Amino acid sequence: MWPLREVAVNQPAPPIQVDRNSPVPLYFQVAQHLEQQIESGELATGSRLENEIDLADQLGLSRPTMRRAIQYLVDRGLLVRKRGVGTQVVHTKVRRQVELTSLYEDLVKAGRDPRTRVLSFGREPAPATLVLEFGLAEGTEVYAFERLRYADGEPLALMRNYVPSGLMDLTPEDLERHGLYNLLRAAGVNLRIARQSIGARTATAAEARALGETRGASLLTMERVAYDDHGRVVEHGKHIYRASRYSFDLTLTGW
Amino acid sequence: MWPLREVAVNQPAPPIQVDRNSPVPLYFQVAQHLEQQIESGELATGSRLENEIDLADQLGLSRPTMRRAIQYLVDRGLLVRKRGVGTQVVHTKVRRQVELTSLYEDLVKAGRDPRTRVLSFGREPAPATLVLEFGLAEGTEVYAFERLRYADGEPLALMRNYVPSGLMDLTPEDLERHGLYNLLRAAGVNLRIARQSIGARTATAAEARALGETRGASLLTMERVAYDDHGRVVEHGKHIYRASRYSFDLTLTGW
DNA sequence: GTCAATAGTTTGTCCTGACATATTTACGTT
DNA sequence: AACGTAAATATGTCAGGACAAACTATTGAC
Repeated sequence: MWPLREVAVNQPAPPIQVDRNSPVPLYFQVAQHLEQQIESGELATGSRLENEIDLADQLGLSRPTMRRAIQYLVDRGLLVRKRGVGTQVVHTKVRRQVELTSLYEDLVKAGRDPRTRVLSFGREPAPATLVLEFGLAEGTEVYAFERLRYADGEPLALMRNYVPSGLMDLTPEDLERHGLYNLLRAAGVNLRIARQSIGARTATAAEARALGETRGASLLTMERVAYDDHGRVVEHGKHIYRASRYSFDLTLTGW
Repeated sequence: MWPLREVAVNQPAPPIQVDRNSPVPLYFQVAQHLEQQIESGELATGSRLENEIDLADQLGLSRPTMRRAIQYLVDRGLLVRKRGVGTQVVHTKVRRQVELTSLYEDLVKAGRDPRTRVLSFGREPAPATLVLEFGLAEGTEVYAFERLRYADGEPLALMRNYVPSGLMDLTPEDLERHGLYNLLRAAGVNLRIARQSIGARTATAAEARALGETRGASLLTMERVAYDDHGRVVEHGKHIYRASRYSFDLTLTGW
């Protein structure tokens, strides 16, 4: 299971060079180089790295700096370490992080030509459920809006959202042109964490009509609250998706 | 947004004590103490910590150790740091990590009295889809089994799974008594990452009968592949849940 | 030949010390 | 009074060294 020594160790000296005058931290330069070598296959899947001390010597760095570079890649799941044994490149299949993105960005990435129609838009006091369930300050004014999201010209999702109006200025035009999360980021909001609940139910007549489904079709439902890095509620959404055209893909990591 | 200094700084000396004879690393002891103080409200939401150097002095630790303790909590989202400013406790609502758990554990935690009935169990060569889609080595023998999961005496989910037989010994009795992920962990498998796809569809007649739903009811579907820390495929599952009784709750973190 | 003790390798933890950089606060000049 | 500059403050990065603990492989005893 753990490869033999002679077989596993790669090139005697990985040709990494660090630039001490760069503003980029040394540990990060090393981490990037290593990541690139892993990604390019230069450091093969399953192969063992040389030990920290030798690597540090070869690059003219201290061991703590080398360790930090390696730790960074361990945290991102590219390397595995075992005390008394060594550091090994993880199988390629096990990459990628959990990301906090929105439907709009996902669709753009997938080249699915997203369009948005704003069905309703307004400002109002935050509804009681938001205050009670998610700890929004009482009396906060929020934008409330409803959007229909299309992909490749076909309706895909019906989205109802609340956003505290103190965070940013928002217009229906903004929402037609950009994804909500991009707008939040552009306003300087640092999304840090979001709680989602994903379920399913059958469509009501009105929902079926809006989404172009038949009555009684299965829908994916998603309710989400997002917080910024100070713990303020930044967004609340209740979305429904056509199950025939959408599914949630996610990557979970455990210790 | 960032609280004033005089207001924010808490007790002059948090009464933390570390045990240098404990096998638990010092940085971890400190992190746990701090976490407990935050959880108990002793360190209030939004309050600022003293600076690293003073804290280290007060505990008789070096700055790197203190930093590591703080960094641990920053990574877990309990603290926020800003260079030149300080370290602040994040709002209470923004806790909790993504966890790699199984339905069984979740139900136990919720006190829902989980039961499992094994509908079928066998060993067979890995099906072609597993080899092609998820990179399982060709010719691998796998356990293939089907389980019906009950909560509080009511059927909740129908689960079809594959597990490479080389990983562990598995019997239907094991599966009736424990969750799959607990069994894997007990066999020394380190779950590291899982890819899930969550969708919805209407129940077939057979599925509806097994789950006690009416025909045409909405079901939540989940397909998952889990990998261990060496990148080996450890488990594949295709599950269906009664949408009327189950939803996926998840927490996403972004940078 | 088998098993237990031992030596060697590698990562884990912790220390002291130094300088860099971002941010806020205070001061002094205009 | 307003503005730009400097000082104070806090975290970020890096070095070099020491010892501990886990794991592997070898050696030695029976």
